[in-house]
Amino acid sequence: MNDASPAELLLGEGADETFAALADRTRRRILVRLAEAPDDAGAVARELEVSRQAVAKHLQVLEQAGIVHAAREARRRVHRVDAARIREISDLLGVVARGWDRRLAGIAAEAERRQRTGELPA
Amino acid sequence: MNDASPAELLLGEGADETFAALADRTRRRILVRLAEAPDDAGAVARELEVSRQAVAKHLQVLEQAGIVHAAREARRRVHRVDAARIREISDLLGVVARGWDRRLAGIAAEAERRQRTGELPA
DNA sequence: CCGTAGTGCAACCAAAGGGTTGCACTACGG
DNA sequence: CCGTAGTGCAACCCTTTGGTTGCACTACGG
Repeated sequence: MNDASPAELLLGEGADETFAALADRTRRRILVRLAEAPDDAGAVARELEVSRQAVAKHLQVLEQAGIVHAAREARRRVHRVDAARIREISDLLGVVARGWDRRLAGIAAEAERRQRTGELPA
Repeated sequence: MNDASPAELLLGEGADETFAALADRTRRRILVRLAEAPDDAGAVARELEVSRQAVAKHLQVLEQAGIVHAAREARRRVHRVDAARIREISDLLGVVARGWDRRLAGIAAEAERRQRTGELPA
């Protein structure tokens, strides 16, 4: 599905938002909590013992990165994790790793060739 | 290989270092550059147009997270990307996504059951 | 044996970011 | 129709951190 280069994947448009969103521990705690059950900011805040506003900010970041989505229900905003998005990120890194595996394999082969021929590295 | 729960994987010991390391754009640029060819801090710095010290700091972070490794060669410290580690992170997120997929499937099934029976959600 | 190209450490700066409190607004539900 | 439980801003604080400059140290290589 995704045949872009590692460089593009890691440096491309949304990469910053994505990785930054995952970088914060509290944000990941919120993620875990929402995975157990979708809920509104206040409820999450009470359970994690952080202020409602802090949670709201984090949810904004996660939403911006497409990792959670919110839907109004009466006067609440209910947030749910987008598991597909998580899988997407996983795949992205998979591509990166595979790309580098190939490159490293090439380098190893080259080194081995030099070993045999006695040629000196650059 | 890895059957830990999503929560453990995202909140466990090394998670902070790992995700934080990947969160910075300059750090990812360094990663891409090192994937092209292992090199010392100075060389990378010149190419990316950042100070050598800045690169050194970033390399320290990446090393701490186990994403790059350094080896002395003469008076240089040559850094190389650990592709296996990247793959590990990818797998980790894969487990998280799968775990949540299962859970979400369960929730969906439950919702659908309630639809059929006309039962009200909690 | 000296210049040079690498390293490591430290101080410092400015921006970003995670957290808080406070307040005004909205809409159910008794 | 009022209390209450949710929301959305905004201001503010403090710590983190990405970046810089500066300097002392080390070890090749002509």
